[in-house]
Amino acid sequence: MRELTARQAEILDFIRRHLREEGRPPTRPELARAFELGSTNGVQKHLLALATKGAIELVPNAARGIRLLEEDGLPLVGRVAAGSPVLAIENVLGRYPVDPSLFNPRADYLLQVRGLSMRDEGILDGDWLVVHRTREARNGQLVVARLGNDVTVKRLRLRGTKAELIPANPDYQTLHLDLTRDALEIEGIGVGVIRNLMAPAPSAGPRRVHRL
Amino acid sequence: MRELTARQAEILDFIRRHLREEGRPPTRPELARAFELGSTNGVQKHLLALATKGAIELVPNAARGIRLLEEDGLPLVGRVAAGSPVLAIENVLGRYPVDPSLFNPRADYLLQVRGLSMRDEGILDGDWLVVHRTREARNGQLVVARLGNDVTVKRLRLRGTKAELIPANPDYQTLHLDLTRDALEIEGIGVGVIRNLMAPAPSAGPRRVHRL
DNA sequence: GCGCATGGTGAAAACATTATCACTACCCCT
DNA sequence: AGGGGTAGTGATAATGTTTTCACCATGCGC
Repeated sequence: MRELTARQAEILDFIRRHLREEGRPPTRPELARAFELGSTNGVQKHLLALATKGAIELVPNAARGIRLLEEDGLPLVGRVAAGSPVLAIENVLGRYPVDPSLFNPRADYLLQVRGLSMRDEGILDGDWLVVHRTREARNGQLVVARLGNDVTVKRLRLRGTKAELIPANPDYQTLHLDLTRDALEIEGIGVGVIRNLMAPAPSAGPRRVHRL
Repeated sequence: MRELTARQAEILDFIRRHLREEGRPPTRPELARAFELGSTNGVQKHLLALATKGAIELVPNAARGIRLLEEDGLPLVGRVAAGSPVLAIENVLGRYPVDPSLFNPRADYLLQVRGLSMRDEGILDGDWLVVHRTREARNGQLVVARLGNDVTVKRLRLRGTKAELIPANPDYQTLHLDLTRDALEIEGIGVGVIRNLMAPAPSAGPRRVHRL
């Protein structure tokens, strides 16, 4: 999908909103009114531009025949390949119909959690961590952090120039960072957890986490 | 919403499907074709019936002006009042946009979990248990069970005529039932868990579950 | 046997909507 | 200086869609 102009993005946004609030796409006259255009042809041109750029599909001879071509659902990110951006295509296992507005701040993607480092906060192997994408995190938040080539989920503690990444499992080590020397790259903050109880855990058998 | 006839339910279902698959409501001719009716007026009558029964709203003079009036989202059930059905209105805290098809079998409602009886399976106080409504459960499944006037979440173990409801926390007791004498009423099985990390736990403070 | 809701056909008028033509203007790039 | 994408107005033909008319048939309760 080629880059949209500011005007085109405005119009696409209006179509999205109309669809959500009215339950049907807008007509060309409705769009013209909304943008105070005197001619429906101005709208038609924009729609054709949006269609050739792949943002929408125009159904011929059908009233309100505007279809959004956006991928829906949030991407589920699996193991993050070394050095690649979290949302790189090779890391995305699929898209799932999770409503971003169910969480606060808004959910941007899902991260499949590996290991039991957050077990005592009820985040288990295979769980989906719901992540809000941001570069900044506050003291005490659950963060998705990049350490070298790896991505980990831990709780963040900030004390002046020092930072700690604290697991919720005594079997795992707290990571101590000196922000004057080490780079702490935040990929996002955890805003929720989703677990599918009937999907078998990736390892094997029913996932029963017995206390040791 | 008054009861629908079989024919009306069929048509409502088609509208739902058309909306999901095409992204816009059907027109009357489209409905007539789908049901092999020779006249759009047959459709119009059905739509008027659906509208007076409160299933849809008809927007006058608008192409495809059919709006579904169904409540969307799954109901979140809070504390279950003694003796009342789980989904009774007084137990429902609200509706949330959770896609039922994200879970398997299909999700029917959300149950706000109280207490830490399933802590070691990563189900914490305040978590939403995603429940599939059924009266039958198999050995080993996580069940929502009614015991007298209370509703609890436990893992079910069936051994012949005996049944056990097993918590995942050594501080709680396993319930032993004799199916020849005690009634075991299953309200549903747990198919998923959803946790909102940024909503403060109902009790107080950040929900950190320290091991004892 | 009557009224009433349901489930239809057939047709036509009125209106909503799409599609296309001609023309203008601005900006950016080569 | 010219070509191409963007952003418009104005108008009209063709088609899609809603709405309403008249009429018929069945099943149900009373």
